[in-house]
Amino acid sequence: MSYDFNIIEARWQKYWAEKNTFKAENNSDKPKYYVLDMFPYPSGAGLHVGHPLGYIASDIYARYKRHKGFNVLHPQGYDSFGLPAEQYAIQTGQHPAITTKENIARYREQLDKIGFSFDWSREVKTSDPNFYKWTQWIFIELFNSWYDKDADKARAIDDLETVFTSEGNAKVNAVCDENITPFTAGDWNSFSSKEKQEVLLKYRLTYLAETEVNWCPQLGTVLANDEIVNGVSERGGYPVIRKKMTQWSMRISAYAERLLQGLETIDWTDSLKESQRNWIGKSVGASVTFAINEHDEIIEVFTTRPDTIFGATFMTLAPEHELVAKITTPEQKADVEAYIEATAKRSERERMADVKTISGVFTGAYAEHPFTKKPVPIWIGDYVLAGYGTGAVMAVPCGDQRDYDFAKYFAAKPSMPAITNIFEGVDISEEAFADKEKTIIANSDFLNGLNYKKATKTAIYELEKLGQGQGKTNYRLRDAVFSRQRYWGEPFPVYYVDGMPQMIDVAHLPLALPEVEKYLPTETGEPPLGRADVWAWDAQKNEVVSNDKIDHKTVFPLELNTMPGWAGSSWYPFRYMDAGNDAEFASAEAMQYWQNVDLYIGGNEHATGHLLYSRFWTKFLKDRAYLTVDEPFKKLINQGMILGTSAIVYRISGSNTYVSKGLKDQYETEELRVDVSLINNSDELNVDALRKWQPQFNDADFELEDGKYIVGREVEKMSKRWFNVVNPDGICEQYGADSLRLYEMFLGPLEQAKPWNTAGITGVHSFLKKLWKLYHDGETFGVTDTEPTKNDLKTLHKTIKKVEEDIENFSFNTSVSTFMIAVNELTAQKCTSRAILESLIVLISPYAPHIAEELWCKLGHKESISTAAFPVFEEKHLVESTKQYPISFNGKMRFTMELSLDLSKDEIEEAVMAHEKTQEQLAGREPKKVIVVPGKIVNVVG
RNA sequence: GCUGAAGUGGUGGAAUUGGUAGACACGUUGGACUUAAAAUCCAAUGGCCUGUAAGGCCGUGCGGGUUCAAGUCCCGCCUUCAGUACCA
Repeated sequence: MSYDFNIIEARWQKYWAEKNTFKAENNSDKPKYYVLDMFPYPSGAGLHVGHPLGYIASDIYARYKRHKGFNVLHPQGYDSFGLPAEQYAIQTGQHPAITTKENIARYREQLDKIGFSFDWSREVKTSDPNFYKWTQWIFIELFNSWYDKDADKARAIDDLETVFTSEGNAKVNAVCDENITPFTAGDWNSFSSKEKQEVLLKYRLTYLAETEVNWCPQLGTVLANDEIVNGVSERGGYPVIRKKMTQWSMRISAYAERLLQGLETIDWTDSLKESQRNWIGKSVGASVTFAINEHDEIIEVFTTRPDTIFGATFMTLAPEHELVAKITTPEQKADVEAYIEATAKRSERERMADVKTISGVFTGAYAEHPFTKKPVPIWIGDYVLAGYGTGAVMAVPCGDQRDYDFAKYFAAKPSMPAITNIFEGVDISEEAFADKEKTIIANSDFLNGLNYKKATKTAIYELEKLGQGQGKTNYRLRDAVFSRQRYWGEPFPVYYVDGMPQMIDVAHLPLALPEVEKYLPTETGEPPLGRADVWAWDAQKNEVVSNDKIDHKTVFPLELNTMPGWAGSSWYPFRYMDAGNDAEFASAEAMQYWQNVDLYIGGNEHATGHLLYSRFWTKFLKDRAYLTVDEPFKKLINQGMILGTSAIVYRISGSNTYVSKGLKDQYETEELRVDVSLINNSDELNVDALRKWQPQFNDADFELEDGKYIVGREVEKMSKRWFNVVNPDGICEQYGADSLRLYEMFLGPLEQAKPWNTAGITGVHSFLKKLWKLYHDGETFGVTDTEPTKNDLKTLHKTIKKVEEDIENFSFNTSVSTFMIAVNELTAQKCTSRAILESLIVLISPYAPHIAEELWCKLGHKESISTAAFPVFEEKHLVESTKQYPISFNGKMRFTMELSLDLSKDEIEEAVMAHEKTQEQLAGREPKKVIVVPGKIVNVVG
């Protein structure tokens, strides 16, 4: 009876689906365990072999935890809003919902073939109105909240209104807009409704603001910072420019400190935590204000080095700084304007690429040093960024290399003072001295002789006395822009009365996407929803009505933007806990039971996007008492990317002749990538197949070496455009899903990037065949009730121990080897014992579930193997009466001695010395001592 | 520049965390079975030295060090990959 994996796999996949084998219950006597994959975006290209890597790993873990007696939640769904479906809609006119539905069907079919133990009854799709209803609901909750710094949490906006009504905003300590004007209770009560709304909007956790955004003209939308790579859009690689627009923003900055602190409580890799720390970018220092001579204005700067304030010889403002125009003197006006114009012309990208060139110009104005009262010239320079801190710095050339370079560059100008050295015993003739730890301040009045720490404290104290500064912590993390000028996203549950945003009552959600004729922006530049005929809100009937009914009395215009891709993915883990719930995003009981995700597996491209935003929303929902957990993902593992191995042919320039790799250096050639399926395992190209593959190769000539055409290989990201995509379906057909699962794990450590190479799959495939043979005696099932031998038990328990350790450490690659060794040993030992083989197949079942179910069934079990308990490791089967001890002299001579295990340290020493060979080896030497490490190693020092 | 990860045979990768480096697999070579191929099975496979065997020497990016003992620990370099960047 041969191993017919196609029949076996189809049988058990059908069985699991029909019996709902992996359906998780929301209550159980068993302990809970929640294993989650980052849900995929269902793209038109389908799955390639890289996608399932993480899913296989999490599936192994989920199946293992079930064997270990846990109630496991292991769901899957789709992040189904997004750009590709919309772009496809723009090109073809097909509604993105249809595209998405087709893609999801294809994904599901591919996923099912790999035999995952997903609980599909909990499937979610972010583009499903029953799902995005709750995304809209969370948006409304954010709108109805403000951040109370005193309580250090988000609170209901109603609380804030109550405070305003009774005492104004003087005592309110909130995270809000910078430019809030103080008002009393009396002021508040006399405000018009619109004025009140305007004030409240500045406090809300999601707010409308005129913000400078990253606008991508080609994509016709704004992008978040993490959607831009090297100054161009992550998707498509189009240029991005800065533009002012009124947009919804999320006040994630309110959570900066908690997002930072929370990292200490979760089990993520150091590199990922570090990325988030950098992104949040906390820096502790002081804010200092400088008075400007002959002006009423003041300049506020942020510095991490208030201790160096006596070294501040000039100030630099960003060219975009609002004071530049006001303070520039008439003599300098022409220079300054020319400079600003020149910097504005340079794109963000050019500015980033070119950090070496120093440029700047003097404004003609002077500020007053807070302590020395000396005039400090004010310059502008593009090394100061408008977007960070206050867009102005006090320049301390002796302590900061950029200030130093700037000062040196302009040293010849009379308006650039000489560099003052405020460090004791330090030479600054070549470069600035930035080492805080070694700093002793000099030349600085009351700070002389102090170290960095003390000087900082003293400087802040003195600044506070003057009313010109205070300690301040600055974060790089900016509020997140939440509007997209797109069709295929969640509509905002927002309509506008007199220009002020109003939330649609929760009872009338979801606000579903309207139909549009085209998916492009309107001729007037409005987002695609501007094309919808039925897109107005009747506030009396609480329903969507036709645009021509807008009367601004009872029918109002609806928001035209949609939410960004990260909206739905920021909270979906909680929806799985109670996916069908119509009344709440998930019931309190379900969330109380499942808490948060115990293990989250996905790619590391979401380090600063999805993983930060979902932590933010989780913390917010906890503040408002909808959740009891503070972090969504307790443990996180980033699986490495599986790379493609592209195949390259070499065309002689200007001809249709292709030369084999070994001959290419004799010609001037161009590289062309061809489909990897045309290449065999020894890099040889199937020339006939290539001719058929694309018309351009129909009548091509090929120059061979040794009768073969050898292609060049290049390891790069798997992508349709490189023709290097390998998809799992073919593998499943040829070798089976169990082979695919084992092989993906066998490729190497989970977290490491690695190229796909189908060649090695025969190894794991023949392992499965051997496994099958182990349970069969020729044509019959060969398991017997014979007693296991000592060796059989040893093999089994060795395997249990190793596999258990491997799974707990996520070293799935090494346990595949362990299985191979076990099967080889048991085959050699001619093991047919039921006791052994039954345990073995449970060990293997998380990795290769189909063959495991089949053999389990043949062993006479009626229930799925997933209900079987994981075999218990027993040390006694590994214990031997003797042990081999390697013995070395000065690390040179080596031999092994077999000694009884129960010998004491002294007895071992004696045995070693008495040993004939030892005497031989030691001949002519006087051993000083024998080192015995009990149970481990014996060393003799001669 | 900074941060993080890594560097082991022809290849992917093991190595109980300081204890016989190269498990397991691919590939290669030889053999068995076949008319043949595929499949399967067996054997060899880090390099070098000695006619063979026995044996020896060298070997974990490079150079030092600690230790009876280093792929593993310490110091100094080199290289690769990933993230990030004028953050005051």
